[in-house]
Amino acid sequence: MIDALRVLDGVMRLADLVQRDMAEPFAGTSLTMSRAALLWVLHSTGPSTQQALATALDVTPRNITGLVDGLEASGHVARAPHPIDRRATLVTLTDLGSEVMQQMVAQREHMADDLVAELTPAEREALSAGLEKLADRYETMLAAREGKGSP
Amino acid sequence: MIDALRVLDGVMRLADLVQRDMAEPFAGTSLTMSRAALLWVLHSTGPSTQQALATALDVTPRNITGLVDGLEASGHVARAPHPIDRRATLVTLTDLGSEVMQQMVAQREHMADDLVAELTPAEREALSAGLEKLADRYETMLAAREGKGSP
DNA sequence: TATTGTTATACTCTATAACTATA
DNA sequence: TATAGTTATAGAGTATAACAATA
Repeated sequence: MIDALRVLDGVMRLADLVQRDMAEPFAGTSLTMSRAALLWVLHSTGPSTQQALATALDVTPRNITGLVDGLEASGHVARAPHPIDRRATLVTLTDLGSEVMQQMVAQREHMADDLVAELTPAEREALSAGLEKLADRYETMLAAREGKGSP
Repeated sequence: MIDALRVLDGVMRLADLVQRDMAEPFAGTSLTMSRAALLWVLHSTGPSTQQALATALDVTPRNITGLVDGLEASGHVARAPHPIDRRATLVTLTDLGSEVMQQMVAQREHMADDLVAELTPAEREALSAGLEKLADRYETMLAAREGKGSP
């Protein structure tokens, strides 16, 4: 099944490129990939408790404390008291944080256009569908493994 | 260009899955992703100097020192004197290291088969070709950015 | 003089465990 | 009693800079 390995190689190579692509833009900035991921969640879902962030990013609450500390120091987010639960804190994007996120969204769109610039509409359609199928299958496999590995 | 974003989303999602897929199997082991990546280079290219490893993995020589220290302690690799250059050390896979790599290769093949199990040969072909095109394009974009960003 | 690997130092991400304040 | 966040502690990955041995 040489076919299969060729597909997997393509996926791996692409995954590697994506990773390097996402790490680079922040070089020199105070933004790291983990912190940018947190900003992305805030941008997508709005002000969130640290618990919610921990769940969304699949890390421990302690880890969120550190990330929010960093982002607060750099002025990208602010901590506010939760309106009804005095144990919790609401993390919100500051103006700077919102600006940065808008830039990231724009850059992402630009990147997406660039990426498929040389593909015909039919090719894009086929690729989109194929990627989706592959990701669905992959997700199923990972879920099955988790259920088996650590029940 | 909603098309473009759909393709990029598929790529991102897949990249994320790959990352989680690669991180999980080592949980509980002394093998981490970075160390496994080093083993992979050794398996692919044979005994290497630490300089060569640093270049292959795109990290600093200092970083390699740490990774090799860990892998030496866990018995996966061994340091040997370089036959002609007495400054350098040759890092080689031990028997244990080779065994682990053979398991990883087998597991990877199995995974690849699973991943494309529900695709027709034509779909596989289309997907392989599309992924390759996308990765090539991506690589070109990253190279262009590097040339412009930090000359 | 240039290269190979190491020690020294520092920062980020990550985790577990114990603790405080609130529900 | 359970939950939200923090302090304490620890390990891995990563980087820069200075240094020793060798080329």
